[in-house]
Amino acid sequence: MSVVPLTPVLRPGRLAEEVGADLERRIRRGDFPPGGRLPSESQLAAQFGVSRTVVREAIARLRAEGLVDSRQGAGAFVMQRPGAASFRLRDVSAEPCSDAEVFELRLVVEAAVAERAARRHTAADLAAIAGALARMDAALRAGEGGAEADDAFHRAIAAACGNALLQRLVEFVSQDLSASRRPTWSRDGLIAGRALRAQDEHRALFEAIAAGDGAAARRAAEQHLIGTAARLGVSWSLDPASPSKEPT
Amino acid sequence: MSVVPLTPVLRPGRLAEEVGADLERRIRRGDFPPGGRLPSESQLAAQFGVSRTVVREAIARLRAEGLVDSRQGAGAFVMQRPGAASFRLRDVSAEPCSDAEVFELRLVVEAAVAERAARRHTAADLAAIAGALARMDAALRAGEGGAEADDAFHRAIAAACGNALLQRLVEFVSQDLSASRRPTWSRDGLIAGRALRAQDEHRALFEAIAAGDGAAARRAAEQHLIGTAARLGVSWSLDPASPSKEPT
DNA sequence: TTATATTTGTCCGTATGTATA
DNA sequence: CTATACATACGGACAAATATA
Repeated sequence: MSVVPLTPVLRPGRLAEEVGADLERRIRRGDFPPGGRLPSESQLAAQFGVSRTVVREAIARLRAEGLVDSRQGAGAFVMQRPGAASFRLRDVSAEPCSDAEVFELRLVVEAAVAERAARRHTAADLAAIAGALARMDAALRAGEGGAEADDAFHRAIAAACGNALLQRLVEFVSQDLSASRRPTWSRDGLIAGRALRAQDEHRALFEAIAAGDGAAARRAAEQHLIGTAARLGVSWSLDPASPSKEPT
Repeated sequence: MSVVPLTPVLRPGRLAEEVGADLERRIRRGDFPPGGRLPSESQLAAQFGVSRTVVREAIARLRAEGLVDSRQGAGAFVMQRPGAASFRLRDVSAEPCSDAEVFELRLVVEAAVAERAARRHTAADLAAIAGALARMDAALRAGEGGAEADDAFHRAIAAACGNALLQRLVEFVSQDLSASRRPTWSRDGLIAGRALRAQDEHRALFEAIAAGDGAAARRAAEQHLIGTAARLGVSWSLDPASPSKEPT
Protein backbone atom coordinates (compact mmCIF):
# COMPACT_ATOMS: atom_id res chain seq x y z
CA MET A 1 0.00 0.00 0.00
CA SER A 2 1.31 3.38 -0.97
CA VAL A 3 1.43 6.22 1.52
CA VAL A 4 2.37 8.98 -0.90
CA PRO A 5 -0.49 11.13 -2.11
CA LEU A 6 -1.83 8.94 -4.82
CA THR A 7 -2.72 10.95 -7.87
CA PRO A 8 -6.29 11.98 -8.58
CA VAL A 9 -6.51 8.39 -9.70
CA LEU A 10 -8.99 9.16 -12.43
CA ARG A 11 -12.12 10.83 -11.34
CA PRO A 12 -15.05 9.48 -13.24
CA GLY A 13 -15.39 13.18 -13.21
CA ARG A 14 -18.03 15.74 -13.80
CA LEU A 15 -19.44 15.19 -17.26
CA ALA A 16 -20.26 18.88 -17.69
CA GLU A 17 -16.66 19.85 -16.93
CA GLU A 18 -15.29 17.50 -19.55
CA VAL A 19 -17.67 18.86 -22.15
CA GLY A 20 -16.85 22.42 -21.11
CA ALA A 21 -13.11 21.79 -21.25
CA ASP A 22 -13.45 20.28 -24.70
CA LEU A 23 -15.46 23.22 -25.97
CA GLU A 24 -12.97 25.62 -24.39
CA ARG A 25 -10.08 23.95 -26.16
CA ARG A 26 -11.87 24.14 -29.49
CA ILE A 27 -12.66 27.81 -28.96
CA ARG A 28 -9.12 28.77 -27.95
CA ARG A 29 -7.72 26.74 -30.80
CA GLY A 30 -9.85 28.76 -33.18
CA ASP A 31 -12.04 25.88 -34.20
CA PHE A 32 -14.97 28.15 -33.52
CA PRO A 33 -13.93 31.63 -34.73
CA PRO A 34 -14.67 34.77 -32.68
CA GLY A 35 -18.15 35.99 -33.39
CA GLY A 36 -19.11 32.61 -34.76
CA ARG A 37 -21.97 30.55 -33.48
CA LEU A 38 -21.64 27.30 -31.60
CA PRO A 39 -23.78 24.34 -32.59
CA SER A 40 -27.12 24.29 -30.86
CA GLU A 41 -27.42 22.69 -27.45
CA SER A 42 -29.32 19.79 -28.95
CA GLN A 43 -26.64 19.22 -31.56
CA LEU A 44 -23.87 19.40 -28.97
CA ALA A 45 -25.77 17.02 -26.71
CA ALA A 46 -26.10 14.53 -29.54
CA GLN A 47 -22.49 15.02 -30.61
CA PHE A 48 -21.08 14.47 -27.12
CA GLY A 49 -23.58 11.78 -26.31
CA VAL A 50 -24.90 13.57 -23.22
CA SER A 51 -28.10 15.26 -22.22
CA ARG A 52 -28.87 18.87 -22.93
CA THR A 53 -28.65 19.62 -19.20
CA VAL A 54 -24.95 18.72 -19.24
CA VAL A 55 -24.33 20.89 -22.26
CA ARG A 56 -26.17 23.78 -20.62
CA GLU A 57 -24.01 23.59 -17.50
CA ALA A 58 -20.88 23.49 -19.63
CA ILE A 59 -21.97 26.55 -21.61
CA ALA A 60 -22.92 28.32 -18.39
CA ARG A 61 -19.31 28.01 -17.27
CA LEU A 62 -17.95 29.28 -20.57
CA ARG A 63 -20.34 32.22 -20.38
CA ALA A 64 -19.26 33.02 -16.82
CA GLU A 65 -15.65 33.11 -17.97
CA GLY A 66 -16.42 35.37 -20.87
CA LEU A 67 -15.68 32.94 -23.67
CA VAL A 68 -19.15 32.88 -25.14
CA ASP A 69 -22.35 34.87 -24.90
CA SER A 70 -25.65 33.20 -25.51
CA ARG A 71 -28.83 34.94 -26.61
CA GLN A 72 -32.20 33.35 -26.30
CA GLY A 73 -33.55 32.32 -29.66
CA ALA A 74 -30.30 32.98 -31.46
CA GLY A 75 -27.67 30.70 -30.02
CA ALA A 76 -24.31 30.82 -28.27
CA PHE A 77 -21.65 32.99 -29.87
CA VAL A 78 -17.91 33.12 -29.29
CA MET A 79 -16.84 36.44 -27.78
CA GLN A 80 -14.50 38.66 -29.78
CA ARG A 81 -11.69 38.31 -27.24
CA PRO A 82 -12.18 34.83 -25.81
CA GLY A 83 -10.81 34.51 -22.33
CA ALA A 84 -10.46 38.19 -21.64
CA ALA A 85 -12.84 38.23 -18.71
CA SER A 86 -11.04 35.98 -16.27
CA PHE A 87 -7.42 35.16 -15.57
CA ARG A 88 -6.30 31.85 -14.18
CA LEU A 89 -2.91 30.46 -13.29
CA ARG A 90 -3.55 26.84 -14.00
CA ASP A 91 -5.52 26.84 -17.21
CA VAL A 92 -7.03 23.53 -18.07
CA SER A 93 -7.17 24.34 -21.76
CA ALA A 94 -3.95 26.26 -22.30
CA GLU A 95 -0.54 24.68 -22.19
CA PRO A 96 0.69 24.44 -18.61
CA CYS A 97 3.02 27.15 -17.38
CA SER A 98 6.50 26.43 -16.12
CA ASP A 99 7.44 27.06 -12.51
CA ALA A 100 9.80 29.77 -13.67
CA GLU A 101 7.00 31.64 -15.40
CA VAL A 102 4.80 31.49 -12.33
CA PHE A 103 7.64 32.64 -10.10
CA GLU A 104 8.44 35.56 -12.34
CA LEU A 105 4.81 36.63 -12.28
CA ARG A 106 4.92 36.51 -8.51
CA LEU A 107 8.10 38.52 -8.47
CA VAL A 108 6.55 41.23 -10.61
CA VAL A 109 3.44 41.72 -8.50
CA GLU A 110 5.09 41.17 -5.12
CA ALA A 111 7.79 43.70 -5.93
CA ALA A 112 5.22 46.26 -7.05
CA VAL A 113 3.13 45.68 -3.94
CA ALA A 114 6.13 45.93 -1.63
CA GLU A 115 7.19 49.20 -3.24
CA ARG A 116 3.74 50.69 -2.74
CA ALA A 117 3.39 49.32 0.77
CA ALA A 118 6.59 51.13 1.67
CA ARG A 119 5.20 54.43 0.42
CA ARG A 120 1.59 54.15 1.52
CA HIS A 121 1.44 52.05 4.66
CA THR A 122 -0.44 53.30 7.67
CA ALA A 123 0.63 52.81 11.26
CA ALA A 124 -1.86 49.98 11.60
CA ASP A 125 -0.49 48.31 8.47
CA LEU A 126 3.05 48.49 9.82
CA ALA A 127 1.96 47.09 13.16
CA ALA A 128 0.36 44.11 11.46
CA ILE A 129 3.49 43.44 9.41
CA ALA A 130 5.72 43.78 12.46
CA GLY A 131 3.47 41.47 14.43
CA ALA A 132 3.73 38.74 11.81
CA LEU A 133 7.49 39.20 11.71
CA ALA A 134 7.71 38.80 15.48
CA ARG A 135 5.60 35.66 15.30
CA MET A 136 8.03 34.22 12.79
CA ASP A 137 10.89 35.02 15.17
CA ALA A 138 9.02 33.18 17.89
CA ALA A 139 8.42 30.30 15.51
CA LEU A 140 12.13 30.12 14.79
CA ARG A 141 12.79 29.63 18.50
CA ALA A 142 9.85 27.32 19.11
CA GLY A 143 10.40 25.31 15.97
CA GLU A 144 6.82 25.43 14.81
CA GLY A 145 4.09 27.72 13.54
CA GLY A 146 6.22 29.61 11.07
CA ALA A 147 4.24 28.86 7.94
CA GLU A 148 1.09 30.54 9.23
CA ALA A 149 2.99 33.63 10.35
CA ASP A 150 4.71 33.70 6.96
CA ASP A 151 1.34 33.77 5.24
CA ALA A 152 0.14 36.53 7.53
CA PHE A 153 3.31 38.55 6.88
CA HIS A 154 2.81 38.59 3.15
CA ARG A 155 -0.91 39.18 3.42
CA ALA A 156 -0.30 42.15 5.69
CA ILE A 157 2.08 43.66 3.15
CA ALA A 158 -0.49 43.15 0.41
CA ALA A 159 -3.12 44.87 2.53
CA ALA A 160 -0.80 47.86 3.00
CA CYS A 161 -0.29 48.59 -0.71
CA GLY A 162 -3.26 50.95 -0.91
CA ASN A 163 -4.78 49.37 -4.00
CA ALA A 164 -7.47 46.76 -3.43
CA LEU A 165 -7.08 45.44 -6.95
CA LEU A 166 -3.33 44.96 -6.57
CA GLN A 167 -3.93 43.35 -3.21
CA ARG A 168 -6.33 40.85 -4.75
CA LEU A 169 -3.91 40.11 -7.57
CA VAL A 170 -0.93 39.41 -5.34
CA GLU A 171 -2.98 37.19 -3.08
CA PHE A 172 -4.24 35.44 -6.18
CA VAL A 173 -0.88 34.74 -7.76
CA SER A 174 0.60 33.72 -4.41
CA GLN A 175 -2.21 31.44 -3.40
CA ASP A 176 -0.23 28.24 -3.50
CA LEU A 177 2.89 29.87 -2.10
CA SER A 178 1.28 28.85 1.16
CA ALA A 179 2.22 25.30 0.25
CA SER A 180 5.64 26.48 -0.88
CA ARG A 181 6.30 27.85 2.60
CA ARG A 182 5.87 24.56 4.35
CA PRO A 183 9.24 23.06 3.33
CA THR A 184 10.92 26.23 4.55
CA TRP A 185 9.39 25.98 8.01
CA SER A 186 9.42 22.19 8.33
CA ARG A 187 11.80 20.42 10.70
CA ASP A 188 14.19 19.80 7.85
CA GLY A 189 13.90 23.38 6.73
CA LEU A 190 14.63 24.68 10.22
CA ILE A 191 17.63 22.39 10.63
CA ALA A 192 19.00 23.21 7.20
CA GLY A 193 18.72 26.91 7.96
CA ARG A 194 16.21 27.67 5.25
CA ALA A 195 13.84 29.33 7.70
CA LEU A 196 16.68 31.41 9.12
CA ARG A 197 17.67 32.71 5.69
CA ALA A 198 14.04 33.39 4.77
CA GLN A 199 13.64 35.36 7.97
CA ASP A 200 16.68 37.46 7.09
CA GLU A 201 14.98 38.34 3.82
CA HIS A 202 11.75 39.08 5.64
CA ARG A 203 13.52 41.44 8.00
CA ALA A 204 15.18 43.32 5.16
CA LEU A 205 11.82 43.68 3.46
CA PHE A 206 10.17 44.91 6.64
CA GLU A 207 12.86 47.46 7.38
CA ALA A 208 12.63 48.87 3.87
CA ILE A 209 8.87 49.18 4.20
CA ALA A 210 9.11 50.72 7.66
CA ALA A 211 11.66 53.23 6.35
CA GLY A 212 9.32 54.17 3.52
CA ASP A 213 12.00 53.29 0.98
CA GLY A 214 10.07 52.03 -2.01
CA ALA A 215 13.07 51.15 -4.15
CA ALA A 216 14.68 49.19 -1.32
CA ALA A 217 11.41 47.40 -0.62
CA ARG A 218 11.18 46.42 -4.28
CA ARG A 219 14.70 45.03 -4.25
CA ALA A 220 14.08 43.20 -0.98
CA ALA A 221 10.90 41.61 -2.32
CA GLU A 222 12.71 40.53 -5.47
CA GLN A 223 15.54 39.04 -3.43
CA HIS A 224 13.05 37.22 -1.25
CA LEU A 225 11.30 35.69 -4.25
CA ILE A 226 14.62 34.67 -5.78
CA GLY A 227 15.64 33.14 -2.48
CA THR A 228 12.33 31.31 -2.18
CA ALA A 229 12.71 29.88 -5.66
CA ALA A 230 16.24 28.77 -4.85
CA ARG A 231 15.13 27.08 -1.61
CA LEU A 232 12.46 25.24 -3.60
CA GLY A 233 14.93 24.16 -6.23
CA VAL A 234 13.42 26.24 -9.02
CA SER A 235 16.43 27.17 -11.08
CA TRP A 236 15.92 30.56 -12.57
CA SER A 237 18.26 33.31 -13.63
CA LEU A 238 16.51 36.65 -13.80
CA ASP A 239 18.33 38.21 -16.75
CA PRO A 240 18.18 38.55 -19.60
CA ALA A 241 16.72 35.60 -21.45
CA SER A 242 14.98 33.51 -18.86
CA PRO A 243 11.72 31.94 -18.70
CA SER A 244 12.25 30.12 -21.90
CA LYS A 245 12.23 32.19 -25.01
CA GLU A 246 12.77 29.43 -27.48
CA PRO A 247 11.04 29.84 -30.84
CA THR A 248 7.90 27.78 -30.92
CA MET B 1 -16.55 60.00 -16.21
CA SER B 2 -15.91 56.33 -16.01
CA VAL B 3 -13.55 54.72 -18.43
CA VAL B 4 -14.71 51.18 -18.03
CA PRO B 5 -17.96 50.57 -19.89
CA LEU B 6 -20.00 50.23 -16.77
CA THR B 7 -21.66 46.92 -16.19
CA PRO B 8 -23.92 45.38 -18.86
CA VAL B 9 -26.73 47.62 -17.79
CA LEU B 10 -28.98 45.11 -16.07
CA ARG B 11 -30.25 42.30 -18.12
CA PRO B 12 -33.61 41.14 -16.91
CA GLY B 13 -32.68 37.72 -18.11
CA ARG B 14 -30.48 34.87 -16.96
CA LEU B 15 -32.00 33.58 -13.79
CA ALA B 16 -29.02 31.32 -13.14
CA GLU B 17 -26.64 34.27 -13.10
CA GLU B 18 -28.68 36.17 -10.57
CA VAL B 19 -28.83 33.15 -8.31
CA GLY B 20 -25.10 32.57 -8.78
CA ALA B 21 -24.28 36.20 -8.03
CA ASP B 22 -26.39 36.11 -4.89
CA LEU B 23 -24.73 32.95 -3.66
CA GLU B 24 -21.31 34.40 -4.50
CA ARG B 25 -22.04 37.51 -2.44
CA ARG B 26 -23.14 35.43 0.52
CA ILE B 27 -20.05 33.26 0.29
CA ARG B 28 -17.63 36.18 0.05
CA ARG B 29 -19.42 37.96 2.86
CA GLY B 30 -18.86 34.92 5.02
CA ASP B 31 -22.50 34.02 5.29
CA PHE B 32 -21.44 30.51 4.39
CA PRO B 33 -18.13 29.88 6.19
CA PRO B 34 -15.21 28.18 4.42
CA GLY B 35 -15.57 24.44 4.64
CA GLY B 36 -19.23 24.79 5.42
CA ARG B 37 -21.96 23.20 3.43
CA LEU B 38 -24.43 25.04 1.25
CA PRO B 39 -28.10 24.20 1.44
CA SER B 40 -29.11 21.39 -0.85
CA GLU B 41 -30.08 22.12 -4.41
CA SER B 42 -33.72 21.47 -3.59
CA GLN B 43 -33.65 23.86 -0.66
CA LEU B 44 -31.95 26.55 -2.70
CA ALA B 45 -34.43 26.04 -5.53
CA ALA B 46 -37.32 26.45 -3.12
CA GLN B 47 -35.67 29.42 -1.38
CA PHE B 48 -35.01 31.30 -4.62
CA GLY B 49 -38.26 30.21 -6.19
CA VAL B 50 -36.58 28.64 -9.19
CA SER B 51 -36.09 25.16 -10.51
CA ARG B 52 -33.27 22.86 -9.60
CA THR B 53 -31.88 23.25 -13.10
CA VAL B 54 -31.24 26.94 -12.48
CA VAL B 55 -29.58 26.23 -9.15
CA ARG B 56 -27.41 23.57 -10.75
CA GLU B 57 -26.16 25.97 -13.42
CA ALA B 58 -25.42 28.58 -10.78
CA ILE B 59 -23.48 26.08 -8.68
CA ALA B 60 -21.62 24.92 -11.78
CA ARG B 61 -20.33 28.45 -12.28
CA LEU B 62 -19.25 28.80 -8.65
CA ARG B 63 -17.48 25.47 -8.87
CA ALA B 64 -15.71 26.52 -12.07
CA GLU B 65 -14.44 29.63 -10.33
CA GLY B 66 -13.21 27.70 -7.35
CA LEU B 67 -15.60 29.05 -4.79
CA VAL B 68 -17.27 25.75 -3.95
CA ASP B 69 -16.64 22.09 -4.50
CA SER B 70 -19.56 19.70 -4.68
CA ARG B 71 -19.39 16.00 -3.97
CA GLN B 72 -22.07 13.64 -5.07
CA GLY B 73 -24.06 12.37 -2.13
CA ALA B 74 -22.56 14.89 0.28
CA GLY B 75 -23.39 18.38 -0.94
CA ALA B 76 -21.68 21.57 -2.04
CA PHE B 77 -18.97 22.91 0.27
CA VAL B 78 -17.31 26.31 0.35
CA MET B 79 -13.62 26.12 -0.52
CA GLN B 80 -11.06 27.12 2.10
CA ARG B 81 -9.86 30.11 0.04
CA PRO B 82 -12.95 31.25 -1.83
CA GLY B 83 -12.12 33.07 -5.01
CA ALA B 84 -8.49 31.99 -5.19
CA ALA B 85 -8.85 30.16 -8.50
CA SER B 86 -9.75 33.02 -10.80
CA PHE B 87 -9.05 36.72 -10.95
CA ARG B 88 -11.41 39.23 -12.51
CA LEU B 89 -11.22 42.97 -12.96
CA ARG B 90 -14.88 43.77 -12.75
CA ASP B 91 -16.12 41.62 -9.92
CA VAL B 92 -19.86 41.49 -9.67
CA SER B 93 -19.78 40.59 -6.00
CA ALA B 94 -16.90 42.71 -4.74
CA GLU B 95 -17.01 46.46 -4.43
CA PRO B 96 -16.21 48.06 -7.79
CA CYS B 97 -12.67 49.27 -8.33
CA SER B 98 -11.84 52.87 -9.10
CA ASP B 99 -10.34 53.86 -12.43
CA ALA B 100 -7.17 54.84 -10.65
CA GLU B 101 -6.77 51.37 -9.18
CA VAL B 102 -7.26 49.74 -12.57
CA PHE B 103 -4.76 52.10 -14.19
CA GLU B 104 -2.17 51.45 -11.53
CA LEU B 105 -2.54 47.73 -12.05
CA ARG B 106 -2.02 48.25 -15.77
CA LEU B 107 1.03 50.36 -15.09
CA VAL B 108 2.57 47.64 -12.94
CA VAL B 109 2.18 44.85 -15.45
CA GLU B 110 2.84 46.92 -18.57
CA ALA B 111 6.04 48.29 -17.09
CA ALA B 112 7.22 44.83 -16.11
CA VAL B 113 6.39 43.46 -19.56
CA ALA B 114 8.13 46.34 -21.34
CA GLU B 115 11.25 45.83 -19.25
CA ARG B 116 11.38 42.15 -20.13
CA ALA B 117 10.55 42.75 -23.76
CA ALA B 118 13.55 45.04 -23.98
CA ARG B 119 15.82 42.34 -22.60
CA ARG B 120 14.40 39.26 -24.29
CA HIS B 121 12.92 40.30 -27.62
CA THR B 122 13.82 38.38 -30.74
CA ALA B 123 14.32 39.93 -34.15
CA ALA B 124 10.85 38.83 -35.18
CA ASP B 125 9.37 40.42 -32.06
CA LEU B 126 11.08 43.70 -32.80
CA ALA B 127 9.91 43.64 -36.40
CA ALA B 128 6.31 43.17 -35.30
CA ILE B 129 6.58 46.07 -32.84
CA ALA B 130 8.21 48.29 -35.46
CA GLY B 131 5.55 47.38 -37.98
CA ALA B 132 2.74 48.41 -35.66
CA LEU B 133 4.59 51.65 -34.90
CA ALA B 134 4.90 52.39 -38.62
CA ARG B 135 1.20 51.68 -39.11
CA MET B 136 0.42 54.21 -36.40
CA ASP B 137 2.61 56.75 -38.20
CA ALA B 138 0.64 56.07 -41.36
CA ALA B 139 -2.59 56.40 -39.44
CA LEU B 140 -1.45 59.79 -38.14
CA ARG B 141 -1.10 60.99 -41.73
CA ALA B 142 -4.22 59.26 -43.03
CA GLY B 143 -6.32 60.24 -40.07
CA GLU B 144 -7.74 56.79 -39.46
CA GLY B 145 -6.88 53.27 -38.43
CA GLY B 146 -4.73 54.21 -35.47
CA ALA B 147 -6.66 52.37 -32.79
CA GLU B 148 -6.13 48.96 -34.37
CA ALA B 149 -2.41 49.59 -34.86
CA ASP B 150 -2.22 50.78 -31.25
CA ASP B 151 -3.71 47.50 -30.08
CA ALA B 152 -1.28 45.56 -32.26
CA PHE B 153 1.65 47.59 -30.90
CA HIS B 154 0.92 46.74 -27.30
CA ARG B 155 0.09 43.13 -28.09
CA ALA B 156 3.40 42.74 -29.92
CA ILE B 157 5.26 44.05 -26.89
CA ALA B 158 3.41 41.62 -24.67
CA ALA B 159 4.30 38.76 -26.99
CA ALA B 160 7.97 39.75 -26.77
CA CYS B 161 8.26 39.54 -22.98
CA GLY B 162 9.24 35.88 -23.03
CA ASN B 163 6.76 34.77 -20.39
CA ALA B 164 3.45 33.42 -21.66
CA LEU B 165 1.86 33.93 -18.26
CA LEU B 166 2.89 37.58 -18.08
CA GLN B 167 1.71 38.02 -21.65
CA ARG B 168 -1.72 36.67 -20.77
CA LEU B 169 -1.91 38.88 -17.69
CA VAL B 170 -1.07 42.10 -19.49
CA GLU B 171 -3.52 41.34 -22.26
CA PHE B 172 -6.07 40.57 -19.59
CA VAL B 173 -5.69 43.74 -17.55
CA SER B 174 -5.54 45.86 -20.71
CA GLN B 175 -8.54 44.32 -22.37
CA ASP B 176 -10.71 47.40 -22.27
CA LEU B 177 -7.83 49.73 -22.99
CA SER B 178 -8.83 48.99 -26.54
CA ALA B 179 -11.88 51.14 -25.90
CA SER B 180 -9.71 53.70 -24.14
CA ARG B 181 -7.64 54.10 -27.29
CA ARG B 182 -10.53 55.18 -29.44
CA PRO B 183 -10.79 58.74 -28.05
CA THR B 184 -7.07 59.16 -28.66
CA TRP B 185 -7.36 58.21 -32.34
CA SER B 186 -10.75 59.76 -33.02
CA ARG B 187 -11.10 62.89 -35.17
CA ASP B 188 -11.21 65.00 -32.04
CA GLY B 189 -8.20 63.23 -30.65
CA LEU B 190 -6.21 63.74 -33.82
CA ILE B 191 -7.10 67.42 -33.98
CA ALA B 192 -6.36 68.00 -30.32
CA GLY B 193 -2.98 66.36 -30.74
CA ARG B 194 -3.64 63.50 -28.39
CA ALA B 195 -2.64 60.92 -31.00
CA LEU B 196 0.56 62.83 -31.71
CA ARG B 197 1.56 62.87 -28.07
CA ALA B 198 0.67 59.21 -27.67
CA GLN B 199 2.83 58.38 -30.66
CA ASP B 200 5.76 60.24 -29.09
CA GLU B 201 5.39 57.99 -26.07
CA HIS B 202 5.15 54.94 -28.30
CA ARG B 203 8.35 55.89 -30.08
CA ALA B 204 10.23 56.35 -26.84
CA LEU B 205 9.02 52.96 -25.67
CA PHE B 206 10.02 51.30 -28.92
CA GLU B 207 13.47 52.81 -28.94
CA ALA B 208 14.12 51.68 -25.40
CA ILE B 209 13.04 48.16 -26.28
CA ALA B 210 15.08 48.14 -29.48
CA ALA B 211 18.12 49.33 -27.54
CA GLY B 212 17.65 46.53 -25.02
CA ASP B 213 17.47 49.05 -22.20
CA GLY B 214 15.11 47.46 -19.70
CA ALA B 215 15.12 50.32 -17.22
CA ALA B 216 14.36 52.87 -19.94
CA ALA B 217 11.60 50.67 -21.33
CA ARG B 218 10.06 50.46 -17.89
CA ARG B 219 10.12 54.23 -17.49
CA ALA B 220 8.72 54.75 -20.99
CA ALA B 221 5.87 52.33 -20.35
CA GLU B 222 5.08 54.09 -17.09
CA GLN B 223 5.11 57.47 -18.79
CA HIS B 224 2.84 56.14 -21.51
CA LEU B 225 0.31 54.85 -19.00
CA ILE B 226 0.41 58.10 -17.08
CA GLY B 227 -0.09 60.00 -20.32
CA THR B 228 -2.96 57.75 -21.32
CA ALA B 229 -4.66 58.30 -18.00
CA ALA B 230 -4.20 62.04 -18.34
CA ARG B 231 -5.66 62.06 -21.86
CA LEU B 232 -8.67 60.17 -20.54
CA GLY B 233 -9.15 62.56 -17.65
CA VAL B 234 -8.28 60.06 -14.95
CA SER B 235 -6.62 62.17 -12.31
CA TRP B 236 -3.95 60.19 -10.61
CA SER B 237 -0.72 61.12 -8.93
CA LEU B 238 1.64 58.19 -8.66
CA ASP B 239 3.30 58.94 -5.34
CA PRO B 240 3.09 58.43 -2.51
CA ALA B 241 -0.45 58.07 -1.26
CA SER B 242 -2.58 57.47 -4.29
CA PRO B 243 -5.19 55.21 -5.19
CA SER B 244 -7.19 56.09 -2.12
CA LYS B 245 -5.78 54.92 1.17
CA GLU B 246 -8.51 56.14 3.42
CA PRO B 247 -9.21 54.00 6.48
CA THR B 248 -12.24 51.86 5.89
C1' DT C 1 -46.24 42.05 -42.24
C1' DT C 2 -47.24 37.46 -41.12
C1' DA C 3 -46.22 32.88 -40.32
C1' DT C 4 -43.13 29.18 -39.21
C1' DA C 5 -39.12 26.90 -37.62
C1' DT C 6 -35.15 27.17 -34.59
C1' DT C 7 -32.90 28.05 -30.27
C1' DT C 8 -32.36 29.22 -25.61
C1' DG C 9 -34.54 29.55 -20.92
C1' DT C 10 -37.05 27.17 -17.58
C1' DC C 11 -39.56 23.56 -15.23
C1' DC C 12 -40.80 18.83 -14.02
C1' DG C 13 -40.30 13.83 -13.26
C1' DT C 14 -37.29 10.00 -12.80
C1' DA C 15 -33.32 6.96 -12.28
C1' DT C 16 -28.65 6.09 -10.44
C1' DG C 17 -24.43 6.34 -7.77
C1' DT C 18 -22.57 8.04 -3.50
C1' DA C 19 -22.12 9.62 1.24
C1' DT C 20 -23.71 9.56 5.83
C1' DA C 21 -26.38 8.42 10.08
C1' DC D 1 -26.54 -3.53 6.85
C1' DT D 2 -30.24 -0.52 6.09
C1' DA D 3 -32.26 3.71 5.15
C1' DT D 4 -32.18 8.43 4.04
C1' DA D 5 -30.33 12.49 1.82
C1' DC D 6 -27.90 14.30 -1.90
C1' DA D 7 -25.66 15.28 -6.31
C1' DT D 8 -25.45 13.62 -10.97
C1' DA D 9 -27.62 12.73 -15.16
C1' DC D 10 -31.34 11.80 -18.33
C1' DG D 11 -35.58 12.92 -21.06
C1' DG D 12 -39.67 15.34 -22.01
C1' DA D 13 -42.20 19.49 -22.11
C1' DC D 14 -43.52 24.38 -22.66
C1' DA D 15 -42.58 29.41 -23.02
C1' DA D 16 -40.03 33.25 -24.83
C1' DA D 17 -36.95 35.26 -28.00
C1' DT D 18 -35.01 35.12 -32.44
C1' DA D 19 -34.25 34.22 -37.27
C1' DT D 20 -36.06 33.23 -41.69
C1' DA D 21 -39.15 32.56 -45.56
